[in-house]
Amino acid sequence: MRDDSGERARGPLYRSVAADLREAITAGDYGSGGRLPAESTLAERYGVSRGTVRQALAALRADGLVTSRRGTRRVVLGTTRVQSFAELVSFTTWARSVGEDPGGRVEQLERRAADARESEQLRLEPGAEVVVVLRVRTLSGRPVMVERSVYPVWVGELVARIPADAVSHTEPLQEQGVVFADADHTIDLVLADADDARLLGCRAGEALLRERRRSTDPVGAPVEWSEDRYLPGTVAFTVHNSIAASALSRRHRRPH
Amino acid sequence: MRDDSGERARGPLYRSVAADLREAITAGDYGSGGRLPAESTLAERYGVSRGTVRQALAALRADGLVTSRRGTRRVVLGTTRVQSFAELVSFTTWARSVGEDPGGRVEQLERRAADARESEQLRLEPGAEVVVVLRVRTLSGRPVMVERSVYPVWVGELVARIPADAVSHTEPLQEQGVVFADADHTIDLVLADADDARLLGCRAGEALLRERRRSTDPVGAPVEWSEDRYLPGTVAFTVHNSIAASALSRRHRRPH
DNA sequence: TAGTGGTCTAGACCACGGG
DNA sequence: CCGTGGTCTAGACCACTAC
Repeated sequence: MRDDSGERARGPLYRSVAADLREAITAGDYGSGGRLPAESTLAERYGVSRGTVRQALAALRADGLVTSRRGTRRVVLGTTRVQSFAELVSFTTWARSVGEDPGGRVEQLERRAADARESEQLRLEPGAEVVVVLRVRTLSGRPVMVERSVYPVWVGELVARIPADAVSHTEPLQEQGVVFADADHTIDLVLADADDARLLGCRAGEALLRERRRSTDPVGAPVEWSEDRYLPGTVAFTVHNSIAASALSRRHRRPH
Repeated sequence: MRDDSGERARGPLYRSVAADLREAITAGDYGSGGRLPAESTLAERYGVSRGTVRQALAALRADGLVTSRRGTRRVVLGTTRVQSFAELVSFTTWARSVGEDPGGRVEQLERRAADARESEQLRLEPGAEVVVVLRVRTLSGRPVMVERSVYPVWVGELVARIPADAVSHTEPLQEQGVVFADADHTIDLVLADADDARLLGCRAGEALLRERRRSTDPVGAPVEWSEDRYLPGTVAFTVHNSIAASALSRRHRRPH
């Protein structure tokens, strides 16, 4: 109902419905383990068709908020807030969303020919130029992560114009039309090298949590390939998946 | 077209369409970076409505195989095989799918009252009984992971009947009607304790990659809460997410 | 058996991309 | 401008759950 009376007019209808339901769920209106109203009931309540309600519910399902099973009403799984794509790709957006004060400083920026791995990840011809950025990320001034990002030159030129102590790189990039639409992440463990140790204030050889990420724009063109190394105990990565839609997988590494 | 002529008749129509498209994509029919036919074209080709085609394409989108953008045809992102939900929850299924020889041995199995954290994770009343299993997992006889699983008794009783050296626990459980439908994973880093060191053959205090996982059945009832600790260099976790459907998130840990 | 979600259809209009 | 995917509707039938 909050649809015609509410201010949440912009954008698709099903998003408004999803947002409203999400709010109700996280507010505990249905309780954890409780049942949602039937699709037909919701359709009537919001004054939309059942298809639109289903589209909204599919979003909640993908976020792991509700189950769905033929024959019974949907069950509320959890009441946890789920992070958005933006919060995931951008350290800055994420940090702010958890009430932390993010910072960053570019330690090194160079333009050079891509090595084999880089050109493969960014889908460039071998030897094409890339811009490589080494950056420390902080929370409340405390270093927590070292970020090594590689960009194709058309993105890298934009990055190079950003002040070295800018909090966010993603935001100015987006303002200039660089759109992050998809990302592949690989999470594992790595030992700190001399740079890591110096920048993070830990010992060389200490274990760090590593996230490697390749982001692509809506056309599928890679816009960034980044390797982030976190101090232990500062972050954990969480994933939800279901028999309906899975995104996570293990990857094997052969010894040596 | 392979629809009416094919043998892939069982199940929803859109799955057949998705499977066929997936096959064509991984076979390279459209090339990496190529364009898919328009939805209307596919609808005509398969003799289904546009809605059904969209349902199939949504599945490919969720798997990170194709992009989609208003105004242009869908772009093929990658031709990589995507792992199934089963491969994700089950070490055994995963290991086999990458051509490794999985093994396992139960080191300890006890039935006792749940502590606070356990009863919360499994949504049991405080003090309810649980079954706790400590197990080493191997690849080709080499220990790579220590698994600490906590089950509600109704599942734990089934687990207790499985031979100590059984390769898989998930498979017998599924045969007896325990269904894993959803899972939440948290990935971070932890230091090996004395048990880990003994069972994995590493030093105590060495960093391990930790995956904590809570699995629920289709009704949303928790069936397992497990903490897996991997030797460094044996696995990496990969996640795909997009602006359309995200499942991964960071989680912050306040110092101390 | 009644209610529910899962699937499928046939049509409509719109917003965006690219020629 | 046209073709494309994004959104939405109204209705239909089925498979399954719970009573």
